[in-house]
Amino acid sequence: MHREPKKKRPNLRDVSRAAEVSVATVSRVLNTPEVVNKDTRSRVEAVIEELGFVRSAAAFAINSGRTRLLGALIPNLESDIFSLTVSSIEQTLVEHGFSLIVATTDDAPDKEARKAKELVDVGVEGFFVTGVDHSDALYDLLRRAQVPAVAISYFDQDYRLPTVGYDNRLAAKRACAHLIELGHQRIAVVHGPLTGNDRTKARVDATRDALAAQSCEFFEEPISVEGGVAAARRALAQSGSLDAILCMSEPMAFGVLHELHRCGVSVPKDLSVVSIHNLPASEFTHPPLTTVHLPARQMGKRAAECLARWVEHDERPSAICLDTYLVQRSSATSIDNVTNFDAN
Amino acid sequence: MHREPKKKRPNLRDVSRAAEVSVATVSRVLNTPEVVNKDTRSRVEAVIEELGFVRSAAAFAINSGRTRLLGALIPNLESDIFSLTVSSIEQTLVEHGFSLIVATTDDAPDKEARKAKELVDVGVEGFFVTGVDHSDALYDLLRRAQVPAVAISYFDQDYRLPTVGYDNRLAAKRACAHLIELGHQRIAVVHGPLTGNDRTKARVDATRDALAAQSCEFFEEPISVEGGVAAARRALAQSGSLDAILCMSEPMAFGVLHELHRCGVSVPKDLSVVSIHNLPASEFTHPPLTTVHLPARQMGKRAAECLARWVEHDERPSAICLDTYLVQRSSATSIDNVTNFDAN
DNA sequence: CATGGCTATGTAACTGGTTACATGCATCAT
DNA sequence: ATGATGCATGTAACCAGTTACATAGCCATG
Repeated sequence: MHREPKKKRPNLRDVSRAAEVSVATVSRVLNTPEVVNKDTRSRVEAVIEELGFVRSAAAFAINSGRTRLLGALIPNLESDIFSLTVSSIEQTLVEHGFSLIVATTDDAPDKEARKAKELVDVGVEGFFVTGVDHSDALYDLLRRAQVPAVAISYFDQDYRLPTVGYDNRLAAKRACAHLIELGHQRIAVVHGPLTGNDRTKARVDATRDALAAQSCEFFEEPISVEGGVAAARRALAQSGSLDAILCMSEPMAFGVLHELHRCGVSVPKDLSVVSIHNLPASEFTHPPLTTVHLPARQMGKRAAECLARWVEHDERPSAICLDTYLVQRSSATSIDNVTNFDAN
Repeated sequence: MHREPKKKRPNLRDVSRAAEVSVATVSRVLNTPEVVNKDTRSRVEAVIEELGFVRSAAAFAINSGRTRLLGALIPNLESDIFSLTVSSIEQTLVEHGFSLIVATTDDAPDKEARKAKELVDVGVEGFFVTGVDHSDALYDLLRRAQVPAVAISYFDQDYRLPTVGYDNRLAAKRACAHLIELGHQRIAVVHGPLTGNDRTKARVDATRDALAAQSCEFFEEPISVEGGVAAARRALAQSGSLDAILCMSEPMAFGVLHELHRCGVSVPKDLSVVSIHNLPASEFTHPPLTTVHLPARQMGKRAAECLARWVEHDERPSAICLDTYLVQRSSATSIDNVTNFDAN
C-alpha cells in the first residue's frame, strides 16, 4: 500500500537547508529582498516555489505583534442596513491592508460580549461595534485586552468609545418635520423593538418630542418587511383615521407599503408614508419612498479609516457625525392633496 | 510631566513571575485547570485578572497550528443573494468554533486570487469560494498552501473542489418549464453579465436550450435593480410583442417589475414575470413574484458544516446538490388570461 | 600593507506560548 | 525501612518566524 507522505508544510529552516543558506537570508528574501544578492535571491525564490513554502501567519504575527485583523460586531447581516455598511467597511479596510471578521450579535448584549471575546481570542487588533448600548463584559474586555473599538450607526460626542455615525434623533426629527410641514396631524409611528436597540430608541424618543403637538400612535413590531405588514395592519385597524405613517426602519416601510397596497389604500393619495434610511431599494418601491437618507456606505468608509488609523498609528479618533437629509420622492404629499382616508 | 508607562500587554512569564509559579503552571491553569492544585490555581487566576492578561492568539496558533479562522470569497455583500448566504455561514460556523473573514471579489478572478492570498497570509484554515470559475493563481494557492476550499452557489459533481450548491441549469429549466406550461411563446430573458459569472452562464445556457421552441430574446444588464429597469426598458422597446419576461437574478426582477409598473404594463395581466432566487423581498413585490427558490440559507449552513468538518477531521466532503423548486405567486399566469400585450 | 567601509551572509537570541520529561514530596503497601 | 504510586510543579525544548549583532570577503584609500 502506497503510504501518503503526510507532507507537512515546509518551514523556513526547510527552505534554508534546501537553498543552502541561513534562515536569516530566507527571511530577508521574504521581507527585504533588495538587500540580498541577486543570485542568492533567485536561488532561494526557486526553492520557495519548488517546496511550496508559505510563511506561517502565526509566526509572523508573534514577532510583529500584528495580525492585520479587525472584527465587526453587528446585529445581523440579513438586513441591507448592515450588509451595506459591512460591505463598505470591508472595501475600505482592504486599502489599509486589513482583513475583516464579521460576527453577528442579534442585538443581544451578552451574545455580543461572547463574540467580542472570541474575536480577541483569534487576535483582532480592533473592532467595530454597533450602537452605544453594550454590556459591562464588553467594556471590561476592551479595557483588559486594550483593543481599540469604534461604535457605528450612532453619534454621541461624549460616549466612551469614538462614535462614527449619524444623529438618530435628528434623522427622526427631519422625518417628523417633513410630515408636519405637509400638514399631517394623525400619524402612526411604526418601529422595531426598543430593548437592545439604541438606534430605534433614539429615533422613537425624538419622534415623540417632535410630534408632541400631533396625534400619534406607536406600533412596535420586529424590524422586517413582515413586521411592517403587521404594523400597518394594526395601524389601519386601530386608528380611527390616519394622515400618515412614519417608519423608523426601512424594511418596515416596505412592509407598510405592501400592506397598504394590498388593502387598496393608495399612497400618497389616501395616506402619506415617510421612512428613515434610504436603502437602495427605496427608489424602486411603489410609490418611490420619501425617506431620510442615512449615509451607511460613507459611514462604513469613515469608520474603517478611523479604526485603521487608530490601530496603525495609535491615534484615537474623535467622534464623527455624518449628515442626514430628507429625500423627497412620492410616498408623501401635502395633507391638502389627500382624500382624508378613514380606516373604518 | 507624567510619562505614560506605555504598558505593554503582560505575557505568560509576567504572570508566572507575579504568581511565583512556573510558566508551565500558568499555561496549565489556562488549558487544563483541573490538574492544578486549587490554591495555586486561584492564586494564578487572581494574578491573571489583576494584570489583565490575555493569551496571545498568535502564540497559541503557532503551537496548535490552529487559527480557527475561515475565509469567504464572495462577489459582494450588497446583494441579498450573498449576504443571506454569508449570514448563514457565519451563524453555522460559530457552533463549530470558527470565525469568518469575509472578502469581496467583484466576480473578478484576479482580484479573487489576490484576496485569497491575503486570507492565507492571515492564516485561514480553509475557505469558501463562489462558483466554479476561478483563476489558475487561485488553484495554485490552494495546492501550495494546502488549504481546503469548498465552492458554493453551484453544483458540479466533477469539479476539482467539493461543491455545495444547487443546479443552476435545472433552476433555469424549472422557470422555463413553468413559462412553457403557461403557454408563453414570446419571452424576453433578462440576465447579468456572462463573463466571470458561471451561475448566470449556466442559467442562460439552460434557458437557451429549454426555450429553443419559443421565440426569445436576451437582454444583458448589470445584476441590480437598475439593471432590471434598463433591461425591461430595452425589452419593451425592442421586442415586437411579449408574453413574458424571465429574469435570471432577482434584483433584476425587482427592476423589471418596477419599470413595467411605471410604464403602465400590468403584471401578470399584460405580461408574466418569472424569476430565480426567491429572496425574502420577493413575497412583497407588486405583484408577489413567481420564482424558483434557491436555498441560500440552507446552502450556507451545509457548506459551513462541510468545511468545518473538513478542517477539523480532515474529511474531504463530497458535493452536495440542494433542491430548487418553483414558488408560484402572482406575477405569472396562463397565456389564456393575458391581454396579449403589444409593446408597440 | 594596514585601515576603513561596504556588502552579503550567518549565528543565535528573541517573540509567547505549549508540553514532554524530570523532579520533589507525600502516601501507602510490603 | 523500602520501594511503588501518584500528585503538583518546574525545566527546558520546541513551534516558525524576525532581527541585532558578528563576521567574512572585497575593494579603495593613504
